[in-house]
Amino acid sequence: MTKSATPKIDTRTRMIQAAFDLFHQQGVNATSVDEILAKSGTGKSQFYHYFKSKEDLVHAVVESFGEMLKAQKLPLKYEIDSWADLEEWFGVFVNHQRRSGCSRGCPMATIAYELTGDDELIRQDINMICELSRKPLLKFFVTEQARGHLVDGADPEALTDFCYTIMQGGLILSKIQKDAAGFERSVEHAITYLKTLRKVSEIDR
Amino acid sequence: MTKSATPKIDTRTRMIQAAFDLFHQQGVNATSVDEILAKSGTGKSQFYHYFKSKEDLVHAVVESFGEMLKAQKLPLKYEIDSWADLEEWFGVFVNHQRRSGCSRGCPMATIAYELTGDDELIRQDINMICELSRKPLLKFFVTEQARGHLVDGADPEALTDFCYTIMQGGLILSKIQKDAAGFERSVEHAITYLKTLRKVSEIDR
DNA sequence: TAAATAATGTACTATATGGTACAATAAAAG
DNA sequence: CTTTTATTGTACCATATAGTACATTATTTA
Repeated sequence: MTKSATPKIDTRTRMIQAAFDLFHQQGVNATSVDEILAKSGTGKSQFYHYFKSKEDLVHAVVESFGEMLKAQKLPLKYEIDSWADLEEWFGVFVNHQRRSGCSRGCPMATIAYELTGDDELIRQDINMICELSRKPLLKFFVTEQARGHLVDGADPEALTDFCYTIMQGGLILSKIQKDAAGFERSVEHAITYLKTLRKVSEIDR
Repeated sequence: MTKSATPKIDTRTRMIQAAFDLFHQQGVNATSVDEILAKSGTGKSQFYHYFKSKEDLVHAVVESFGEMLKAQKLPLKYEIDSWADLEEWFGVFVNHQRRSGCSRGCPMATIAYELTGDDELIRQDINMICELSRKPLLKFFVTEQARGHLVDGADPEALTDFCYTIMQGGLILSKIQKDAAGFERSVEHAITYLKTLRKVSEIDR
């Protein structure tokens, strides 16, 4: 009976996925619910069955992104156990921009830039996502510090901020420039700097 | 006719200013032309007298921002002649975020995130603005290099990218976090790093 | 099986929005 | 002074869009 070959994705999820893509591509306000319905192959009654409004859907999209992050379903570097891993964490973003023609930025930043000014709830949601994304970085720097691999006075939080800032800035820069070269150069400098924060005894690790 | 004597700002400019503010605050697509008219105290016939469409207005807003930059009418650091000036260049952004409650990000990035994916013309406009903004940075690093004040192999372009990336990333980060602390910490790291790129003989300058 | 609940299809509505038509007035040019 | 040209006011239109109403068909549950 059930076509296990085609596990039917439930309607709600399909709508969220379609919305996510469209939001990421053209923004929230430029995306109509009809467009989302067309892309997800669903109808209006289903939409308002699962979501009480478009705003509610935006919330669901952000929440869903958080779940994806937690479940490590997104093509990101989740485990940073070495400085090489840290480089790879950056590299994933740079390569993604390159492969995708730099036409998009961070999906959450897209929503943040559009809605965060007026909608404090969405801002908090996205801030949560932001913290989730920072977790692997923070964990790495905390661990390195605990192992005595960082120079004295290094603050894991601040280092995490630094990495995240470079990543976010690089995404928007490469989108504006339609070229990931500047992003990559920034990352190279960031990495160079971060490596200077290792304890001397760790440099050859 | 000379405008400098006339205190009355002309209609077109008022519309552009109102649009700029609203776009910056709530985005382009969330701003209706009626809203712009209300804020600028103008009428619809005037709008379509000066602009052929809303899209045309967006273009004018970006262009106007470029003119403001060139005329140094915006509260930014335009002349970077020392490392202290470079710190101030960052500081202006951090302080602005702090004072404004971090409710907004970069006005051009706001437009970029909304429209750049679909509208290549706007992307190019904003990319121009981006280059204008980078000019003081680039000039500084080029000059420093020419004076032999930078370590060998330092690339002014790459350093400019690095600074600009931190600035853009910091703006979005502080907007999402509604707090400029992370932005500031990132900037501190960036400055620390940049100073390591001075020739040893210049460090006490 | 029967009742209740979830899910979906079709048609519709109210309104906001970008844009127009066109006349009227102010200003410049000749 | 007269004729253009630039500017502004009022009224309007077509359409896109978020959201409803309501009937119908699955799917559970009792």
